[in-house]
Amino acid sequence: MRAINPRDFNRATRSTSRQINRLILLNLVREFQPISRADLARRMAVGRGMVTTLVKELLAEGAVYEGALADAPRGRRPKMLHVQTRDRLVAAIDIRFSRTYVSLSDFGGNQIALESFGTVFDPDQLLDELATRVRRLLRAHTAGGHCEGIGVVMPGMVDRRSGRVLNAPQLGWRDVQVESGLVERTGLPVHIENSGAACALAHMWLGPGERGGGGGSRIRDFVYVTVSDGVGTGVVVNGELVRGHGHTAGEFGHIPISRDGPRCLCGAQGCLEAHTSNLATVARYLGHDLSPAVARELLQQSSVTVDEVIRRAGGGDERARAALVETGRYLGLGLAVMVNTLNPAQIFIGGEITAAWDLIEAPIRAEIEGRALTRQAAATPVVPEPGGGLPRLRGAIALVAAPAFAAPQVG
Amino acid sequence: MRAINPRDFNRATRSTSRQINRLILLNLVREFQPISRADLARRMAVGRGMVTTLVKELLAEGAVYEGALADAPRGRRPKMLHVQTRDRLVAAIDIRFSRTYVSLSDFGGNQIALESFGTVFDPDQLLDELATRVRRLLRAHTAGGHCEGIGVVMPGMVDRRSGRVLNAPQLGWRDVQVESGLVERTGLPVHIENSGAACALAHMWLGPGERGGGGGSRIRDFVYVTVSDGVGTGVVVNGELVRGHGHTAGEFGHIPISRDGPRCLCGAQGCLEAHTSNLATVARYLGHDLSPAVARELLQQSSVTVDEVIRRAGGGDERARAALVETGRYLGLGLAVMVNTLNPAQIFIGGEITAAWDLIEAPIRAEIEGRALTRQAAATPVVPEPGGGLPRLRGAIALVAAPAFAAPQVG
DNA sequence: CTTGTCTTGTTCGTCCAGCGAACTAATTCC
DNA sequence: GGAATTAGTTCGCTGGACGAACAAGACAAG
Repeated sequence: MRAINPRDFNRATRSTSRQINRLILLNLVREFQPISRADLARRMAVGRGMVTTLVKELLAEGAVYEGALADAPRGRRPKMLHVQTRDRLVAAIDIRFSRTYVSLSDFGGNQIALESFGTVFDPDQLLDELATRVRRLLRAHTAGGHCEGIGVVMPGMVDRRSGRVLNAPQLGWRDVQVESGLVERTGLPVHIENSGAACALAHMWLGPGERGGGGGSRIRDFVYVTVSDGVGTGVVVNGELVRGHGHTAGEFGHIPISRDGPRCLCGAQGCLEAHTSNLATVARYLGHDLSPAVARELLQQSSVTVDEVIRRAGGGDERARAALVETGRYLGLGLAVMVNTLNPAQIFIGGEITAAWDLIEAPIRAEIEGRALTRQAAATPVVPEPGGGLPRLRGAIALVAAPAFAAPQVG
Repeated sequence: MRAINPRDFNRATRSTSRQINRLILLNLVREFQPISRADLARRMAVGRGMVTTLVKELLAEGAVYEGALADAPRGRRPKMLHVQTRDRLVAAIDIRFSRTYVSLSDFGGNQIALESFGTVFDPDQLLDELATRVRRLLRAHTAGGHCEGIGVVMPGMVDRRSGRVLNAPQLGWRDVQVESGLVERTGLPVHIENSGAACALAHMWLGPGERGGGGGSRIRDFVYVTVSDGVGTGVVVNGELVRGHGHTAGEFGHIPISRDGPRCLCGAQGCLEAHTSNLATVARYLGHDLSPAVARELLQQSSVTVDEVIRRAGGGDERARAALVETGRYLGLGLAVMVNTLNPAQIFIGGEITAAWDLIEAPIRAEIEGRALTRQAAATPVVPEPGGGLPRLRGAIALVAAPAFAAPQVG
């Protein structure tokens, strides 16, 4: 139940109904492709006549295409419809602390090309580099179709409306105009988003895991948690991404887990991130206190990584096992907060730590079950995401592809 | 950006545009009343002809009424329009541990009658009592207009779609059908909701504070926190109430603040509620540990209440002051979680503790500022709500009144 | 008092788009 | 080959947005 803002609303015009129904039709094709006009009419509960005209429009725009005739037990064979994904390209960019990834994909999330390079910290230089690489990729694969836009995923806080990076501590960026900078250099529409939020968007619009094509998740409330150098989260509530008033929502990484815990890079004490990030796990294994100084040192000269800790735990190193279990316990506390405050249908976990799922699952579940308020909440599924497939790049694709399928806002 | 669910969507029909525009018009009248047809046409950017027909329909339904002619510097004097609030009544019910309140109000939130009685814990008996009281109130004030429905606010978890109380520990209720029980007894439409959520709804739809009539809050992201026997929260994100997958969202009262803190009534340790509820404050003042046993004792034989602690603090009792400041500090930790995870535009605080605002404001702000990730988030306004005006009853009214003004969901 | 001007509110013709019925096309079963 | 069945198109009808013309007040200038 949304309130209508009397100072900024969307009135219905003559063509509003058409827009709505065309989008519904497009989404039906996306979900059930290949599908015939007659089936669409049945699913929409309209006459076949209307479907004919709607499809004619979508065909003219290149949003869908007609495939082969399907077999039918009786009667005329239907001509199947598909959404046009191959001809519509997306340049996806994932900027991380160490490396930056650039991929070219189609609207269905299928990767066509992927390259990466060491991240340059000067914004102008980085944007130049990105623009050249995107142009080069497009020239090389321009036969594949037309590029609909660039999706950029950033580690940090992003005001997606103005296209600015508000604060990206890992890169040392503050108030950097990324969107218009890339628009000027490439002439393509640019969408920019925080990485946690983008991973959640990928889930919503492209669905979990690897499979290309089809539809996203039908879950209306979920949280996506990445445990990596930091702890990032993307939150979807009522079927919409939570961005917050100042675009800094979803920072579950910095909720207080203990009042006098280890000091966090953000300056506070006892943050979830300070207890559960890869660095925290490594520090715990090494017996260090996780002070910001230690953290920076670990980041730079990474003699022991989490992957290494997980490997040693698998090899029977009891101290490694204990460190990981402890991380699981604290992570469970953090997830319990999500369960009680947002009551999501599911929680997805990504990051290197998922390789130790057999060790951390039990403590995670125990903490959630000890703190959830209903049996249903206690049973909230926590599912690890396979590390491959680059979920952040998928998020960048979703940034560009989603608007073409999103429900219009009326009222 | 909402995704269209291909298995459950709202198609546009012939009358969809009309529905949308009628609702927008109604909301414009609600916001800017008294307002003329010509003004409405300008605000909606449509011809006056369309406004004429839309208003004719709303007049016929009794949703708006024509008031006096207004003065105009030049030209024909406009006939002003108002939303019909006086003739449309709402029975609002607030069920609490100690007492149950029943009020009769109009659609604008103006109270016509209010009564209360000691809460009966047997569901059937309570529903009988409520039905008789509602019927009696309606007979006495039936001249005022037609009753549009009953809004019920409960301390506990509520599945508003099925109308059941899932779990109300204070009343000892589990899986109780309240809605259909009241519908059978009164023949009126019944809406039921958790009390924290309802307070947030009241803010959204009736606006803060006392004033009747007009519109709600324009804030799209906020949290409403009540600190009382327990700690309840209502969360609004993207302009919509957060209910969660199993209707148990918004339970910030049970986020872990410390891993080895006092035991909470919910069974876990170190919950926000266990640190900051009225009972926790009293127990802290008395030097007790807040075990469930102590809590029950304090609830029943309330020799010292929070109000008393606040009074003594005002009178110079240093231990009382310290206990309240400590409550403020823990409360600040809890609010910091909300700031970092939801990034609300504002946080509203209700409950008895607001009487000690001068003592608790500083520690609350300090904790938030120490943990917020941006300067804007650190400055998130935390505003105490005046205890009077019965915010929960206003929430019950909003439950009934809001659907008449809510934006339709399309796509 | 009349006329002109300006604003409000209504009426009416036009056209877009949903909706149903009739019609054509293609295929299987008898 | 014809009946039955399903897919897809065409066409007339009607609700509703949209714009223009028109009636109803109100004030000011002459």
